[in-house]
Amino acid sequence: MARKKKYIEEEVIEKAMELFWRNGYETTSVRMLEKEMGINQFSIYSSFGNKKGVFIESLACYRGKAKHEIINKLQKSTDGINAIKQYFYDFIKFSKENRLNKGCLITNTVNELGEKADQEIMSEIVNFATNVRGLFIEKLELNNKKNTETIRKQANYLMVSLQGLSVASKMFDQEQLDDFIENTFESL
Amino acid sequence: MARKKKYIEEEVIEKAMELFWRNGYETTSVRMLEKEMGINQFSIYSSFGNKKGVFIESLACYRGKAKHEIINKLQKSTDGINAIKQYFYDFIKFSKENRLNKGCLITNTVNELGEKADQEIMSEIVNFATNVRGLFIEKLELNNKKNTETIRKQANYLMVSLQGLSVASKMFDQEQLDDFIENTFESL
DNA sequence: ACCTAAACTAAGCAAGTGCTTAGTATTAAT
DNA sequence: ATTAATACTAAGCACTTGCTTAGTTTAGGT
Repeated sequence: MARKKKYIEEEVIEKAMELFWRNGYETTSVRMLEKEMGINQFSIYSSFGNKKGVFIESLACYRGKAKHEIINKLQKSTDGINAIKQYFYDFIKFSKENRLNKGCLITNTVNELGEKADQEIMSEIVNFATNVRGLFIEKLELNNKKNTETIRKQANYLMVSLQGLSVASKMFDQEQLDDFIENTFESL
Repeated sequence: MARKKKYIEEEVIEKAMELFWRNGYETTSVRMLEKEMGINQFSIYSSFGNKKGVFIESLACYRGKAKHEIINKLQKSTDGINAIKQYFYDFIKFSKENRLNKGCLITNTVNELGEKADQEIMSEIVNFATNVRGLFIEKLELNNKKNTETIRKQANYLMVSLQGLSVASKMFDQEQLDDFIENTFESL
């Protein structure tokens, strides 16, 4: 009865996500999204409601991409703390695009919107962070008989460290990042 | 011969800085600056040239404020690594405004503008970072006979950690931040 | 072939962006 | 009191913002 869409929502969202990842939320305009996604504003609004809708889908897309490219590997590994360390190195590669580090989209968003972030956005962020922290805890439990309290603290430590790595990767060179990662895991 | 200014540039810049600190660069409009600084756009442009000019002066103002409120204390301290640890705790207080953590203006800027930041802005950032790293090195040298290479690595480690703290302070609670700081200094 | 529901195009909306400028007020030296 | 240099006010510039809408095209069920 009705005409078919000329685009696949998952495909155009991936392109939107890349744009948000490079530019941030506020600095990315709907006109830029139009060009990058290759569809008209009408299509954007009819598929995703508004700019925030596009962003929320982009966050979900980022979660999927991160899961596929680096998180699944962490999940599968039985190498304990070393698996987490490897995840840190994997993250740097993951966030790099032609020698430009884009950081982590989630961290970028926290830093840009902070506590004034909309509730739906916030829930995506918390969702993502909880997932990663859970895996860190899982891997920390593999190594030795640390008590739950120590593991909890170390997981918090690693979460903050990862955010530092995200920001720092935008300015620091590889050597400095290596220094950071090596030192981070020295005490664990 | 000529009329006097009704405002003091240092005073209005401090207000601009607070706004940029809360909102970021791009999201802060000249109209918002007008209101916050309490002067007309004409005055803003005649005193600082353009929006970027206001921002650069704001960065300098931030540097001064940070120096006065937390960096000088670090500089004076002879407590080695503990002085740096105290600096981390001081930073959290420094960045807090009515229970809202604004992070570090420098880190916020790096995260927002990344490598595409204008050269003058970049130079303020590098200037600031170099200063802090220098102090970290100074304090690390106090403690024990570490070789230069180790100290350099540890300074890099601390610089990235501090950026993590800046971002994380926007979302994490005090307990998690404490876990992070305590763990950070455990290996040093 | 006709109809209808949805997808498209492109123009347009009010409001906001960084910045400028014409006109007026204030200062201090003459 | 006149002059000239600067500071101020407020209106306005062209452009961009997120979003809408009128008009057209495309699809499948009848």
